[in-house]
Amino acid sequence: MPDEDFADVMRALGHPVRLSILRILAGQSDCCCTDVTECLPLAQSTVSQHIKVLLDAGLVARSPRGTRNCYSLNHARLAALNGAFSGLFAGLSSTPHTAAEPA
Amino acid sequence: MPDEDFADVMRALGHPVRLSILRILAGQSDCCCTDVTECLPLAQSTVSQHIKVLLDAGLVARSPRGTRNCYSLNHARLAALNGAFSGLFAGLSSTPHTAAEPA
DNA sequence: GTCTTATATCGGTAGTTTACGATGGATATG
DNA sequence: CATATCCATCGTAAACTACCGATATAAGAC
Repeated sequence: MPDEDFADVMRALGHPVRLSILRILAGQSDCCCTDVTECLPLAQSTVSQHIKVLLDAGLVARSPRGTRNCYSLNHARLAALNGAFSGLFAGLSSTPHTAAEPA
Repeated sequence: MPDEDFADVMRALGHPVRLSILRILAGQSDCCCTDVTECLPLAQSTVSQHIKVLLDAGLVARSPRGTRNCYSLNHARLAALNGAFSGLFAGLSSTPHTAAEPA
């Protein structure tokens, strides 16, 4: 994953409300925007915008169902992100070309 | 780690330049602000501000050495973050719809 | 004491984010 | 058709972010 994309996803995760939304979506299966809004002290338009950020980052998926839109976690994307995250840390931890810190 | 703190760290990671700075610090041992600036197409003041963001997030540490400040990765913090990250995904994955909630 | 180097911080500008209420376009239901 | 629900989007204001040049401070060097 390119740094730009990775940074975009990090920024999408960089707001407590969006973390809450992810947990709400993980806990309920057929979850629409109104359902999420009822769990949060925010206006519907604000929640809709937060969901859009998560959509743009690819972290959640939308499936229109009748008059409402159901949202769900994109588990494949989450797994890929977890891998990219581990990869970043691996890159930061190795790179022993400086031969570690000798006292 | 509280959501607020976690979100702060995510936001600190949410800029390509700061990812670059982390990699630069991983690759050089006694690395001061000027060293980092020479690796990037940015003004010294800008780099200093990015480093401050990483400092505030606890991702890097500062050690004054003579007339310069040497920066290094905070590996303990990175490990803790990696744990928090895995924990988040565990929480998101392990609640498909197991109905652990009382109605 | 003076000069140099290193760097944090100030001041400013431009762009982005967050939040809200209001609106309009869907999709049912009566 | 009329009505209600759902929800993305618009318009807006406040707050934040990114970047720069300029500056002030602090530590060494001379």
